[in-house]
Amino acid sequence: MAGDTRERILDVAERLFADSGFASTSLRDITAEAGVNLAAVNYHFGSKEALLGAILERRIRPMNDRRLALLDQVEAEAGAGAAAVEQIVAAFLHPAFRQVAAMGSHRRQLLKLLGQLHTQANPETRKLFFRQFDEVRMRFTASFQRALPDIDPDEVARRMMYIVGAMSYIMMWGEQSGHLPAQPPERLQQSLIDFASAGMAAPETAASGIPAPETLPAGAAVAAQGGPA
Amino acid sequence: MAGDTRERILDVAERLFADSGFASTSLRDITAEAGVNLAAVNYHFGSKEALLGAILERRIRPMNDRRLALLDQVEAEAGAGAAAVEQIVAAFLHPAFRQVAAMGSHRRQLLKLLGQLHTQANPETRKLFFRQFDEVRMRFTASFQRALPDIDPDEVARRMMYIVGAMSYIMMWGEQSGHLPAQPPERLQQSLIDFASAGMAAPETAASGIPAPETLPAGAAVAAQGGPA
DNA sequence: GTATGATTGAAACATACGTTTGACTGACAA
DNA sequence: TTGTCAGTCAAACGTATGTTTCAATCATAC
Repeated sequence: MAGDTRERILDVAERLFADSGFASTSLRDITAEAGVNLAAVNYHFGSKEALLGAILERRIRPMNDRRLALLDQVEAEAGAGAAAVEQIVAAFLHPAFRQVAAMGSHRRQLLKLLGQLHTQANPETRKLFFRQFDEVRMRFTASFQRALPDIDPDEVARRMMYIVGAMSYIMMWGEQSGHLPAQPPERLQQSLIDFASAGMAAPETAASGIPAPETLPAGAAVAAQGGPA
Repeated sequence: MAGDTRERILDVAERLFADSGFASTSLRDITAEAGVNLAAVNYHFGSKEALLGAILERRIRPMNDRRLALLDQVEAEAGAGAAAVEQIVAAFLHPAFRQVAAMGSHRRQLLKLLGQLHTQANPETRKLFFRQFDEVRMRFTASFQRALPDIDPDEVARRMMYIVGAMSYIMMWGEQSGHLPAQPPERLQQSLIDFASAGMAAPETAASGIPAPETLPAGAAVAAQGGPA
């Protein structure tokens, strides 16, 4: 039962943090469910915040390493030319789906935790892991820009973020929030690849074409400015 | 100074909840910054949880009402035929951008709060507001399905969620996390409309085309399965 | 067998939290 | 003037929190 306590804490804390949030989950919740002593967390990790760091390190680093490795492979196969947009998208999405699938019933937890990183956790923990993801994001953005020389590079960078957002959202809430039928992971992954690839390669528009607020029906215009609901 | 205290609490709480999370923000933080007495929150709202509910009600209900009104308008203009995908996308996105823009320097706060709703807040508060959003999502999904009769309706529903995810992410982190140049809101909105419309109308793929995990370079395969980082 | 170092255990610590209380204030009506 | 009532205030309540302490336990090496 050597590293057993440490691993049990990591597993339970990962699930509870993801389900209830970092601040709302107490060390007593974690240690009780893990069947370990309360002091074990501070003994093995130093603090609650450091426990969160260890959880993230365990899951996210391998996923991002894998993303970069796949991107290397895709670009190597493309040789001197630019890689296909779909291949780049797939290299980015596949490790995430693989990670989520590997976590079995845990599922969304990894990404729920990531989402919480933005608002919870102190700035140091936050910066630490976003620096790591920024490297991934920038390498993929550069690869997309090579594949799409006719699109404004800034626009490509924005679209990269749209893809990140779509992926995060579907993984967090795909099964739960929507009335969507459960899908095998490969099918969901292909669906997102289709969507993201088409969006990334979409032609740019300059004009607006957005319905002006003034053209709203009268009732809606009233409701839209914050009545007592 | 009648409703003044109540409004000041709402304004400050909205910002602090969004910045630091619901659980991490204490009523003492809020009341101190708002310059009101600690007991004022429980007097005016009943509880901390109810304060969160009031904040969400104030912002989200008008935005969703506006979305539905714009969709009505777009569908009315289309008459018997199906509305254009881009028009439906715009009807969904425009109220959100408008809301965010109207909040001036607050910006992302509304959507940060929404993101937190998923993990923070008790189930009642959560259900209350997701029921409301579900109506919006289902009406837009139905409209998209009419506009895209050749695409599997479930696939359209999934793509609707991708759009929600892309929108949420860019609004939360567009200026901050990315190295993107600051954009005027209309330009960012048009960018997202381009992306979302193309993704929504993308042709479906059945085959896989995803690089198999086994084809990874050796070093990456090792790193991918959770070494000590 | 015994010393050693890592781990676990029960209990306590100090603090921060959401909420409640009860006195007090000021405006307005009778 | 008196009574009423919504609103504010300082203070306290009970509880839950992360962390620390120090004795007990365990495996291992001598």
